[in-house]
Amino acid sequence: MVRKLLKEKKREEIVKVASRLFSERGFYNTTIPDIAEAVGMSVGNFYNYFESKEDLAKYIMQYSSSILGEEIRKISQMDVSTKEKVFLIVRRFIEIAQERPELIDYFLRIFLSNREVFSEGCEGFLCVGEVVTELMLFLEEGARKGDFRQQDFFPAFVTIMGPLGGLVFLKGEGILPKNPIEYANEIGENIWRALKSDEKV
Amino acid sequence: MVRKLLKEKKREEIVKVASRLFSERGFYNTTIPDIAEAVGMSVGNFYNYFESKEDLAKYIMQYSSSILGEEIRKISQMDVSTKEKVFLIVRRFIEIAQERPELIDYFLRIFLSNREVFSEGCEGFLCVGEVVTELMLFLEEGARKGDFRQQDFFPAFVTIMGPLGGLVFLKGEGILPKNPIEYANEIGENIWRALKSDEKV
Amino acid sequence: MVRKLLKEKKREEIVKVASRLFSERGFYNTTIPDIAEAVGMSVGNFYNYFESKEDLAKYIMQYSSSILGEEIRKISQMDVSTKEKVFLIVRRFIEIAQERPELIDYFLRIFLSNREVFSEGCEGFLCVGEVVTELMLFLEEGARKGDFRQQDFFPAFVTIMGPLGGLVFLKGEGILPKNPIEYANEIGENIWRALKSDEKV
Amino acid sequence: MVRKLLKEKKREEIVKVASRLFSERGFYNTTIPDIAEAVGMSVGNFYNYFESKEDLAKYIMQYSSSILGEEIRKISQMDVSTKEKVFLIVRRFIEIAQERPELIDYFLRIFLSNREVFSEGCEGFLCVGEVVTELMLFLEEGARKGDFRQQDFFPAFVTIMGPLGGLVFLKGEGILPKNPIEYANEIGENIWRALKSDEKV
DNA sequence: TATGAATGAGTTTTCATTCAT
DNA sequence: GATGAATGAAAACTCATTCAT
Repeated sequence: MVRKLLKEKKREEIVKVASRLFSERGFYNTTIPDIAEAVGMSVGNFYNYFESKEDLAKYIMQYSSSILGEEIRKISQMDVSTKEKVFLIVRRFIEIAQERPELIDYFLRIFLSNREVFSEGCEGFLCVGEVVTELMLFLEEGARKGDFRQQDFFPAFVTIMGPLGGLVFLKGEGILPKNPIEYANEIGENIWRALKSDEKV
Repeated sequence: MVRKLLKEKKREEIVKVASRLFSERGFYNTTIPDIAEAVGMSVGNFYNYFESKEDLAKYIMQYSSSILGEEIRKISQMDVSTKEKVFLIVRRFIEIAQERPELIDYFLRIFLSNREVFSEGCEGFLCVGEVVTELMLFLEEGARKGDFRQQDFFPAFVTIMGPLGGLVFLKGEGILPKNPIEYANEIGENIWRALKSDEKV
Repeated sequence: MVRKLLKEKKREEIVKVASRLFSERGFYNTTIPDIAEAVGMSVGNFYNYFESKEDLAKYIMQYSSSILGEEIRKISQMDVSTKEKVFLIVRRFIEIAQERPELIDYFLRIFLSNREVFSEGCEGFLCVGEVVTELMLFLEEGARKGDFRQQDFFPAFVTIMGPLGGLVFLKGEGILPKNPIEYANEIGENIWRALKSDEKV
Repeated sequence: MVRKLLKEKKREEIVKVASRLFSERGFYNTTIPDIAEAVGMSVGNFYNYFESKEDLAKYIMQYSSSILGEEIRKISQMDVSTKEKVFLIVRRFIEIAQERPELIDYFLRIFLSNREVFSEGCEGFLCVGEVVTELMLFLEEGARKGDFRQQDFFPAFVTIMGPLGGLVFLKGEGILPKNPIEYANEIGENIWRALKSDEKV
């Protein structure tokens, strides 16, 4: 019992350290010894927790996705207007990118660009399922209420996630002149205008 | 003279093959022998054309960016409405992603995710300078004409490039149910609505 | 007392499982965790019963040899003709190879081919002493009685054990078209003819 | 042209060194760096000649088998009596075991005992095909001439190869009191008596 | 006795780059 | 310019053994 829990704790620790290293240096420039050292464990012991480097990468992806998905769901279920929710999602996404940059950066850097790592058992959307699911529900509800124009899921999806990902990317590049959160309102406004139905303000 | 030209031709050939391989397999999963073989030259000879693998990667990045920038500039200078231009840019971007997928995929996969490769001499925006410059000019002109709302460059930039990058990503994942070009209008509409000033239709 | 016995029981259990695994997968492809798991004990506990992997290997060798030696002795002491004994030994050897394949396979695969494992304390014939001793006695008695031609021990030894080992090897390769026991008579006949003195039939 | 030949020469060199090391130390106790160093080349370069350690092992097996098969064929085609041929094969086998011990030892130690290495593409008899084929032809011809008793191939095969393998094994164990060749006649006699038809002397 | 997490040296294999030809 | 064999550092992963509990 206790052992199981301890093992789970250790896994989380590895995940935290590794997602940071991966998003800082890239997947292929982070070695298992790097991770082990940063966690303070031996290389061999690492393999008691994850079967392989790929296994770890997939686990992190799903872990990140479930956290992000959870955040979106929380907002989605609030008792506020759809417009308000759009702004909240944008703001929350940017906050997380600052509080736990590895979560989002990992997605951008590792998942987006090292797809070969995720083949088999965690391809494409499977890996980020929770984020997608929650956004889909949010978009559908907004459309049902008449707040969003009727449109295909995919254009709407990229209209939300694209600008957010882009902003985080620019943040990572270190070229944003202001604190990212200061762009939250403008981006929220853009996304809302992009999706809202014509009657809405 | 002639030699210079021949050398340039060979470089282009390498660039074409390499950008395809890089975007198919990822930067770290494409070896110099792979590239040399695909081009039909020897490994040693490759190094007569590019100093290193990184050197090649940077060159490709700038090459792609100059082509994309050129396409944006062409549209930007057309004698059509700003709204029309937004739709044209979206459409052209998606077309290029289909005609020469390596150009866009390379950007998404290699640049976005393997930033460590591009440090020194080609950091961040430097590498994609032309696309950024052209979009900046386009946005400024649109705002000056009163077609776009006044806003910071960066939110506007990600509002255009984010959805486009996102769509290409989804295309790469093979999960789009329709041909990407069929989403062009919806995405163009979203972007236009996101950016246009209130008087515009 | 009781403790000693329990310990011996557990050792036998380990020996049984390990000899099977070793002969199935080879010495170097069988890990201590593999053995421990198959026995249903922990890795650490394994080391309460055997000092090392090599220690275990040597123990198994001697264990197998003592069982085989015992079988030969039984036959050797029967009240039947020398010719009959040759046929019985052949038959018994093949039977054991079928009933307890690990015993013989272990000898063929592990001892024959991983001699380096057995250096120090169990070299060569020391390890298989009992089989050798019993065969030596059997051959001497046969010669004394005038049933076998007079000859050096070693040629005679390999003339008996060689074909038997060869047959088991072929069985392990899965290429024998018939059940091994069906070759017993032919092989017995060959061995008997090879060794018998000229007066015998 | 020349390059191809040089490459083949180097492969042979590797094969010679590696088969010696393998048969001295065992397959799993010989590392690629060991082999590379003994050949006088770098580790990386080794992989320009063989795809993997297994690949090398299989190659050596077939190489050895073709040499042994060739020797058997030479004797098989001589214009001497079948009895004489049996004695010549025994003698030649023992000679080779002394002149080029790695050839035979390799078979005994590596092939016999590390079968897992040879799975896929070189299983069992496939790998030693030439020896088997030549012996089969020899046995058939002898039976046709009426020199050998009629019997199944497999018992006859192990009756020849078993004692020979056994002798080499004992030689490797360092326990033979005499030079192996001195046992040639006795073993030849045993094998001949084992197989010959009753009319023969 | 029993457990299994922890260790770390050791293994195979890869690959950017060089350089003699 | 062109070739491809050669280099060697570095990577992922393994596993016998130990030891705190």
